[in-house]
Amino acid sequence: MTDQRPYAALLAKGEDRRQRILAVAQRLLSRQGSRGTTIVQIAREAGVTPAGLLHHFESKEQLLHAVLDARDAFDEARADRMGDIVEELERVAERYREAPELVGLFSVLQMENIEPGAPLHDRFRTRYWVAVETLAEGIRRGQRAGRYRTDLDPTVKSVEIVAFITGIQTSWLLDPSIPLTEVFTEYTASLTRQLAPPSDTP
Amino acid sequence: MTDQRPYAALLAKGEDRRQRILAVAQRLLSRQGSRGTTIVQIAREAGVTPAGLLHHFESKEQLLHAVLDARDAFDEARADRMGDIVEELERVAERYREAPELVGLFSVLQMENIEPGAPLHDRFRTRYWVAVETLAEGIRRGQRAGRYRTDLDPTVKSVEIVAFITGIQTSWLLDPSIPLTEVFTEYTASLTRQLAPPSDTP
DNA sequence: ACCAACCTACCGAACACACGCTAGGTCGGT
DNA sequence: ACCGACCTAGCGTGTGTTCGGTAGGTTGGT
Repeated sequence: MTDQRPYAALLAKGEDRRQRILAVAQRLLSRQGSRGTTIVQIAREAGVTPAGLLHHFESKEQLLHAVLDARDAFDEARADRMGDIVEELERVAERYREAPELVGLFSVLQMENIEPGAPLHDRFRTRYWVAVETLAEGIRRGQRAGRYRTDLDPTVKSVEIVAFITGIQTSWLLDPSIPLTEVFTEYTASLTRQLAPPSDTP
Repeated sequence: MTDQRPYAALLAKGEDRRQRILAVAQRLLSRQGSRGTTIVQIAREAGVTPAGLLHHFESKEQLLHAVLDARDAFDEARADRMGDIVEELERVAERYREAPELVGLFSVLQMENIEPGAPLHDRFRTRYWVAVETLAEGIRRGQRAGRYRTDLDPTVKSVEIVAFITGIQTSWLLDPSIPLTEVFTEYTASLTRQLAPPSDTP
């Protein structure tokens, strides 16, 4: 467990501070966006000066990428053990309340980078299609297994589902008092009805 | 038709320029948001200097409100003659392509004002609930008329629909090549199936 | 055990720049 | 003469970033 690199203790301390900055940055960025958050603000809440922050991240944009990379890694780790998409969808609502500070990050930053040519535009666009394709593949799997009906386009349905999730996130961020669980159960229930093969209608 | 006010021609010219600024501002704001758009940029594209712009709008924030007011008035005029909500929903997709520059405005600015305490937070939150309530009232009307089944909560369903519209807007802004019409027809079709009373299943 | 060389973490001060906005003025129509 | 439309010039502030420096832990040689 002991680190054998040179200057191990020093580097460990730096890494610790680095993680703290990352955490603060994530929290602030997910509410105020990139343009609404200053390096000064992040540095202050992390207990460092702006110059100290830039010792760990060479620029604001690079810090932004680092935050997104951390989240991407976190999500990927969970995406591997994905089961039935409908069951998965039902669990999304829980995660909102368990970790509210994680929720807005992508939605907020994505909105700031809608314009083609925006610094993170391409990153978010490919991320979007990865999400859609992952979902579509889940549907196709269900279709091949005979659990889902085959007369609907997986991609089209996936675009719809991603849109719903994005939208409900925005709504919830704007006003956390919306009936989140009810809406989710309603939607997943209607999804199940649509996906179920027409054979079993007693 | 002729204006009898004093300085009529002058005022008309000013009003003209004012409208042009408003149009440019709307276009830019709907892609880059408020923080991503400077009055210098708006002024330049409208053919005025920043000072000239501030002659018509006393501050950047006031210009923002003016843009939003204009759009609100436009939307209200259309909301009055609203018919069946499903039919209405089908027409949304057309409007995206007819007037793409109108689309992102609210979504983008809303995202910038998610944080409670943001300058336009309250405005967007009440606007959100107005949208939900309008939709819910449309559902209730259909229920009373016997066209819709009565065993689903109008508010819950409305929150879902608003989420879908918000999300599909975001998706379309990020990548206009998504199968917009297909997704819309799919969703509205599934809505009709859900709303239809269980009597007619031949 | 000691020491010089080295490295990492971090700060204080300053820089260049862009932003929103103001003050004062010019021009032309009424 | 008056008024509205507009411009030029500039001010104050906040931003991201750079530069030079300090403190102190770490290393390898003697």
